[in-house]
Amino acid sequence: MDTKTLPDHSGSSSGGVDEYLVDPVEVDHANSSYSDSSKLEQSDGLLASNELKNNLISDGNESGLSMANVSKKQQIEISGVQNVGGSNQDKCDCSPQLLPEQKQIVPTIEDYGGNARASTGGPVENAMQHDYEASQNQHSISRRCLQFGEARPKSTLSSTSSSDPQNNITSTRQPLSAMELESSEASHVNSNTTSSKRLLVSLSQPMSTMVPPRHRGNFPFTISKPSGIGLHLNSIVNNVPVGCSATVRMKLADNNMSGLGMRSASGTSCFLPQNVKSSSGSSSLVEKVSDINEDMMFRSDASIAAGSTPSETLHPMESLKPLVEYYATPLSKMKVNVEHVHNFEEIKQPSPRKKRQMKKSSSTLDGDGCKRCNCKKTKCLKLYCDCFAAGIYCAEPCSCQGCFNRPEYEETVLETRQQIQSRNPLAFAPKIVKRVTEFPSNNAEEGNGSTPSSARHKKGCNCKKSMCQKKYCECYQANVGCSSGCRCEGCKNVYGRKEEYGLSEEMISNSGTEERLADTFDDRLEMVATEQDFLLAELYDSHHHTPLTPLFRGSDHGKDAPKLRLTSSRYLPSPESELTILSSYAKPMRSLGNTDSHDVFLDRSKGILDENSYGQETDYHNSEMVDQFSPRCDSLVDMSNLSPLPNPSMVMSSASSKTMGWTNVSRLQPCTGSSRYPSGGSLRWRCSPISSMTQLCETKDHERVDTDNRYYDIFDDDTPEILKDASTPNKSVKVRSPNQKRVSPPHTRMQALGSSSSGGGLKSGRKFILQAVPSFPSLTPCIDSKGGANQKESDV
DNA sequence: GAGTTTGAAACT
DNA sequence: CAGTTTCAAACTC
Repeated sequence: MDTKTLPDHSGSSSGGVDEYLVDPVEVDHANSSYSDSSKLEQSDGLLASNELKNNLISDGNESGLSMANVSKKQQIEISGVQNVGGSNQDKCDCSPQLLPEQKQIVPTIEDYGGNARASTGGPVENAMQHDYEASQNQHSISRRCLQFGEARPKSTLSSTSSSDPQNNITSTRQPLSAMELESSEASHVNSNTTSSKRLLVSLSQPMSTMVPPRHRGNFPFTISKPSGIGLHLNSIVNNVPVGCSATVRMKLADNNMSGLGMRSASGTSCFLPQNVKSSSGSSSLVEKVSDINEDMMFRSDASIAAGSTPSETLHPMESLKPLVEYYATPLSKMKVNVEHVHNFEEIKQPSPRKKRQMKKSSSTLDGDGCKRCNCKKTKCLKLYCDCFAAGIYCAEPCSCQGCFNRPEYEETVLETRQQIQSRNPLAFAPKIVKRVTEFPSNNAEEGNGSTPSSARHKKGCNCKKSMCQKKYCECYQANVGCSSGCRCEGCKNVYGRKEEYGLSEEMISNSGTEERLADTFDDRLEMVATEQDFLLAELYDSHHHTPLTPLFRGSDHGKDAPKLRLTSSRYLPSPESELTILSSYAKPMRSLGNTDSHDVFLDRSKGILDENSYGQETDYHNSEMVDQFSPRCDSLVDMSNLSPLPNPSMVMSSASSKTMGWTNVSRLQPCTGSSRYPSGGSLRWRCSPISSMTQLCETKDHERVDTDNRYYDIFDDDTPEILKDASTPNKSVKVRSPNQKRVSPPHTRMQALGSSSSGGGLKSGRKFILQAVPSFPSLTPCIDSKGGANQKESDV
C-alpha cells in the first residue's frame, strides 16, 4: 500500500524522526518505554499517513508537500545528527522535534541564538544537548534558512545579522542550540535536566544582548513569538496551559505561514515549563523556576497564549517569574519537543480515559495542557479532533487511535489542514473572539468568569438541549457568553445569554435583525481584535501573511474578510487570526492583569487560544506583545534596526509591518507550504512587526519603563500599550484614522462601541481604533508610507 | 468502564 | 444552502 512511501519516511524518518519523536515522548515520560513502542507505531502511522494523505488530501498542494518533505528530510538529518551526537533518544527527540515549523522556530531562536550562543556556549553544556546542538546547529541552520526567513532578521538583530541563510547558520547555531535546548528541555521538562539550564543561558544571553536587562526576560519571548506563533497556541495555550505535552505545532498546515506561529505557540505552552527548569542559566534561577513549575508554566503559557502579556505577567511576579516567563516563550518555540512528546504519547495512548478524566477535571485542558483527544476514526486529522483543531499535535495524554496528528506526519497534517482550510478558511480560526470589550480595564469581571462581555464564540453555538449550560455548548465550554450569532435554543449560558449579549451591546439592539447582530458581532470581534491587537495583528499579519488588510478592507470584515482572504492568492494563515490574535491578545492581557489566578488565566487562555488557533499568528502576536511589554524599547529598537523594516519609526510600523510583511509574504510565499520557507526577507518583515512594537515603545518608553505595573494596568484595560498608543494621538492613531474612514464600521458598531467604551477615553480610543482596524489597509499605507504601504492605500 | 447524549464537523 | 450523517466530547450510569 502506501506503506512503500511510508517506508521512506519510516526508513529515513523513522530512523531519525521516530527517534526524535520518541525523544520528546521520552522526555515527558522520563525515558519511558514509549519511545520504542512509539517508534513502531509511528512507523505504522507513517504508512498510514501516506494513505491518509492520498485519501484525505486530494488537493494536497504539492508545493506544500514538497516543502513538508523537505522539512522532514531536514528533520531526519537533524535527527540523525542528533543521534550521532547524543545517543540518547531523548536527545534525539529533541532535535527531531524540530519540525519544519519548528525549524521556523529555530530561526527565531537564532535571533536570540546569536546572542545566546556566545553566552550559551558555556551554560548549555548538557552532553545531550551539546551533541544535539552541535550537530543540529549545522543542520538546523540550513533548516532555519529554509523555513524561516524571519529568523534571519532577528538573528541579524541579535547578533550576526546575516540575512543570508548561511549567516543564519553560523549565528543560528546558538539559536538553534537554544531552540534545541529548549525543545530538548521541553521534552525533558519532567526530567529537569541541566539542559534546561543551557536553554536559560542561551536564552539569557540573547535576551541580554537583545533586550535591556529589564526586558531580557521578555525579549526571549519576542523571539519565541516569531517562531511559535501558531494558532494552535491559542487553543493549546488556552487549553493547555501547563502542559506541555500538547504540541502546538500546528504548523501551519493551515497556512504555511501560520505554521510558524503555531510552533512557537505550542512550544511555549509546553516548553515553558521545560525552559524554566532547564533554563536556569543560574542554577538558582533554574531551580526556582522548576519550583515554580506549574504556576510559572501557567503564566508563561498564558502569557504565551496571550502572546503579548508574558512580560507583564512576569513583572508582577518575582524576579524568578520573569525568568520563567521569559523562558516560557522559548519553550513555545520548542514546541517541537512537545510535539514529539505528544506524538509518542498518542501512539502509546497510555490511558485515554484516565486522561479524559483528567481533562474533565481540568475542563478541556489536560493538566499538561494537552487536549487529550480520543479520536478513533478520524486519525486526528479532522476538526473533530480537538488537538488537530487547536493546531497542536497529539501527545501522550491523547488516547487517539491511528493518530496522524503528529510531528512525524507533519506533511499529512499540513495537507489536511490546507484542505480543510480550502473548504473553510476559518476552520482553524479561533472560535472564540474577544469581543470589543466595553471595559478593558474593568476586567475583574472576567476574573469572575461571569464576564460574558469579554469574548464570544465567533460562530456561535447551536445548542438545542443543553441550554448552553453544559460543555456541549462551545460557548459555555469556552467560558464565554452566547451572542447574537448563536442559534441556541433556551439559552441559559451562565456566562451570558444570547439575549443578554444583545442587550449588553447596545449596538446589536440597534441593528435589529439577528443577522445584523451576527454581523455586528463578527465585526465587533474583529474590531476588538483590532483594538487590542491592532498593532499586534498587523505584526501578526505580516508574519503570517495573513491579509488582514483584506479583511479590513472589507467593510464587512467578518464576512467579507474570509472571502477576501480566500481570494487573495495567498492563503491567509487564518483570516480569523486577526480576530483571534486580537482576542487572544486582549484576553491574555486581562488574564495577565489578573495574573492572580492561573485558573482565570487558563480559562481565558482557552478561549483566547481557540481564537488563536493559528498558532503562528498568535505567536507573532505574542512575540509582539511580549516585545511591547517586556522587550522594551531597547530590545525593540534593536530588533527594528535589525529588521528589514524600512521604518521602524512609528507605531504605524506595526501596521506597516503587517502590510509590508503581508505583501512581502504574499509575494514570497504564494503557497502555504512554501510559506514555511519564506524568503528571509519576508520573514524578516514579519519579524519587523516587532520593530513596530519598538516604535511604540519608543513613543511610550517612558511609560513602559516606569513600571511593569503600568503594563499590567494596560492589560487590565485590555488595551495593550500599543493600543493605547494607537488610541493616543500617537502616530498609530493618525495612521489608522485614514483607514477608519474607509472602514467606516457600521454605525451600530460605532455607537455600541462608544456606548460600551463609555468607560474612558482609552476605551473610546480603542473603539476608534477598531474602526480603524477594519480599514487596516490605510494603516498599512501609513506604515508603508515609507514603503509599500502607500501603494496599498493607493490601490485601495 | 460502558453506554448515552449532545452538538459540531463533515458529507450529500 | 439545507438536511443528514459522522464523529468525538461530554455526560450519565
